[in-house]
Amino acid sequence: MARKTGSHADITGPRIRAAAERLFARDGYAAVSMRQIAAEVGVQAGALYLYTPDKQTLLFDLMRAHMDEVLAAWAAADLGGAPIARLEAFCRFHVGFHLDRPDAVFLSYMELRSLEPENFTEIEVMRGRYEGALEAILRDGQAAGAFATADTKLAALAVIAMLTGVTTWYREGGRLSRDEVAGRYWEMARRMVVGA
Amino acid sequence: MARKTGSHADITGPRIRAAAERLFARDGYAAVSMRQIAAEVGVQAGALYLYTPDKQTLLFDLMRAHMDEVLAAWAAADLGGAPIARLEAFCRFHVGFHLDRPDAVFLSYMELRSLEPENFTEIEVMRGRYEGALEAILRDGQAAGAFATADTKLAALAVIAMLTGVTTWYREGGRLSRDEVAGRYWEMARRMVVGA
DNA sequence: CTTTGAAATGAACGGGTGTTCAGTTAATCT
DNA sequence: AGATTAACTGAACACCCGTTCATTTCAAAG
Repeated sequence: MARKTGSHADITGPRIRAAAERLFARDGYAAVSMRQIAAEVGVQAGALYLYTPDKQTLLFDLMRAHMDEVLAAWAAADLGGAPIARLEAFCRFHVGFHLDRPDAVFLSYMELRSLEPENFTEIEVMRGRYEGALEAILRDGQAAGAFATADTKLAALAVIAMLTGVTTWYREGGRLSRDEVAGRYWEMARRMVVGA
Repeated sequence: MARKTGSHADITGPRIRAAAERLFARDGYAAVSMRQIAAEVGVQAGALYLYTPDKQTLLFDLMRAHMDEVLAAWAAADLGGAPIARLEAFCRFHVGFHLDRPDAVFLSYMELRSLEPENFTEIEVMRGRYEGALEAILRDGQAAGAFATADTKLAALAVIAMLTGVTTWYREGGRLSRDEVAGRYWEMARRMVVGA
């Protein structure tokens, strides 16, 4: 049977993406079948192919959409100003954004290896742009004498790794609010780059 | 045919584990088939079952062996002394150990979700012991007035996440030697917990 | 030289995989 | 009321999965 009540095309598409994101994040791309995704949405597996050409593209589109969103959101959140203020904004943005979209974030750095080479390269470029945004802040601060990082590139990687780690343990309703968590991470990042 | 020259039992076992570790780390547990592992070793898939009861146990044994090794190696490397000295030792140990065993490390924190609940719990306990070792150092240093971490538990997680991040970018023959990398990470960790 | 048994083969098992497509249903348009 | 067509079904395709097992091979023991 089909078209039970009303047109479903603009509902089913997002539902497929949402189900795929959830399942890919939880069990991994290779461990999730198209039939599982379809079952989650309440359709047969064949129906998925009205919305995506294949499984690989479904994954890639999710990751690209996430990276687009990260880059656009940071561009909007970056108000400029002194390097120290921009760094604080970056840290709070990164932690907050990651806590809001745990599945998309987890997916986008766990499933890089599941991307075919061409798709992998495209996502890596976007990821590089995001890391580059932090690196530029650190470079500016270093030039202005506000920071004391021995190795700017390494510091950028270290700060991002530290901040991203929040996704591995944070659970809603824990002892710390989202803002408290972001604040404490910012404090640690500040110490790292400002120096003693 | 079998037993072409000499006895192979004590050779094939380790070779299977090595191949599985490499392939699981590169492509993920779910994406690697028993036939691929067997092909890498140069045997038929059925032969693997002389060395492991099933695929899940093969993964679990690799992860448990790795965690055993980490815990034993740190126990041997921890010479005690002042908290600041122990923290330096921990940072240098962690980075060095991770650079030496990229596959095992990558596997042990990427494939946690591929473990069946019982196996997962066991690995998590071991991981908790390792994180606890760092946390204890931070607690001691805090009590002695040497550190200034607003949140010891959080600081331990942040330091480990930062240090572990080294595996995502370090490649042999890069611009920094292993000791230089370890030194710079230690410097960043020191700033994080000692305070400005 | 025969016997033994560890080590490995290769075929088979039931079941799951991504993907395709002719056919069916029902909301909308004329 | 009838034609159209978007949305979906359900069966089929060829292939791969983890695992089992009777059988074969051959170094070593008696």
